[in-house]
Amino acid sequence: MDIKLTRKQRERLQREQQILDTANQLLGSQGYLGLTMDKIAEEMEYSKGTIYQHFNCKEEIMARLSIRYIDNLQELFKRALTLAGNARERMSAMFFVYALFWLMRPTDFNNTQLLKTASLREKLSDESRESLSAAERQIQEMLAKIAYDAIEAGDLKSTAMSPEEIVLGLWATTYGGLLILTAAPDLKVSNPYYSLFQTASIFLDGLPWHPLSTEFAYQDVYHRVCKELFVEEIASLPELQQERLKRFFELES
Amino acid sequence: MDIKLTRKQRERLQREQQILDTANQLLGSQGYLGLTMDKIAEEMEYSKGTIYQHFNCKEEIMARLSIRYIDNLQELFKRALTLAGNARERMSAMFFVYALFWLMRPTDFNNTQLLKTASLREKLSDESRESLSAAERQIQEMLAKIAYDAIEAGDLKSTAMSPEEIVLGLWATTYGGLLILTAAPDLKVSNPYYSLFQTASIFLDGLPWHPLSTEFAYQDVYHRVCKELFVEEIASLPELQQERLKRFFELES
DNA sequence: ACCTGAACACCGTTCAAGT
DNA sequence: ACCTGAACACCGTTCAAGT
Repeated sequence: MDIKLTRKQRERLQREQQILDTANQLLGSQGYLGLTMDKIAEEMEYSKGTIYQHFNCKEEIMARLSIRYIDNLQELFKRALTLAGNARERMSAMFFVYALFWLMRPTDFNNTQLLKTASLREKLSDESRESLSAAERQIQEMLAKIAYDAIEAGDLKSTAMSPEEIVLGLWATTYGGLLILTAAPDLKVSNPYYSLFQTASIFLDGLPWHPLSTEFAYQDVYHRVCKELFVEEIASLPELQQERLKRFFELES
Repeated sequence: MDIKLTRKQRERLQREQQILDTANQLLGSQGYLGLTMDKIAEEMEYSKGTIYQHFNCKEEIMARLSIRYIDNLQELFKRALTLAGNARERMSAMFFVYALFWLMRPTDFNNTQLLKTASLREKLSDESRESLSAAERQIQEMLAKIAYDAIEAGDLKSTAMSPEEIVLGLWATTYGGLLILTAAPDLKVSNPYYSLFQTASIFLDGLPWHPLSTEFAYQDVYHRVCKELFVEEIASLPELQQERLKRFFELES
């Protein structure tokens, strides 16, 4: 894959990255409504026209950022896949990764959320839309693989729902839950985030996906994921977010 | 509550409604990015300044529309509450209502989705934000009541999750699922919408909330809700949407 | 061939001037 | 007291003119 690039081409790619970084920074500090082509251009000390040679519109920049985000999430998922244990433990580890990544990259999460709305999505090229859903489809397939492993191991019967459907259900629960809770954090629930992951877990019990949560201490897998796989990521989280993560999964120590 | 209003006050209220109706229509035909103060003013044959006497910004208009939408949803939920049957049947009826309403008011669903994003939400007054989450909290409490009924009837033990937590989980699953599916309708699942409601149902089995889906034909409750409570609403749905609704719940006839 | 920045057609928002 | 519409400070997007 190491095609020889001309200096011009390298410079072009580099500037593209610079646009993305600048936009991401702006998105973080000023939000979607604060992201403007003017500000990107000014920050980079280029003219607006130059930015339009890389991206057709503001939303295309956001789409590229979102794809980068989803790809990075996939990498973390992939790492969690190496964890020893039964299939359901590995699936539980995925919840943890999802929550961790949400805390790590709040701006990108918001950005991705915005791109799911019809109005912004309409502005994207067919190509960008396709890349976006392809990135998510890859994750779905990767996670579905875990459920296939469970079927093979005899822990799960494929009667009620297919692996892909199970993944859709889990994803819907955690994604929808995070959205609801960020917008309405005052629901009458003591630890709403924890109850989200419990919903997912009880759903798996209902399938049933063995060993059930009543037969197995899944709490342990969260500890292991913490200590064995994402030490660095967790350490670089702001203090407050570290506390939240622990509370989500009711981790001690 | 019938306070005597002056003609001026009535006219003011009427114009406010007119602004909301015009905005809603614009939102439906042109989406969020197509909704502008100019267009609203032009359509109503008033000046832009007049609109700012009613609403402080564009997002405030959207917030009012969203509250109206959530209130209307609550009315439908309330009607479904009158259905005869056990508590879990009533909760199942709620899924149906949620899906029905999603098909009935796609524009308002999108609008509400947009207002859950941080950037737009920031522009709202504290008051509007509070009204928005109060409306959702009311629904949560109303649905939680069903789970309390189940506990009282001995169908559900309140050990693993509280009624409020159960409602949060169900809501997260259906809401998140609808968002994912509208943005990425090409997932490798034959009937993704149906599998969403199945996820919710299997979660209830996992609790366990009796009678389980393996012991009871919940399919029947969807038919009853259709025929007894929402005949008019379903009839006024476009043909295509009627078909979708049937497919969601795998209804025949 | 690539970059610029002026220009255009809109935005949201404000407010002095009218009725 | 209420409404207007001009004015302002930005937007996204385009493109003729430069280098």
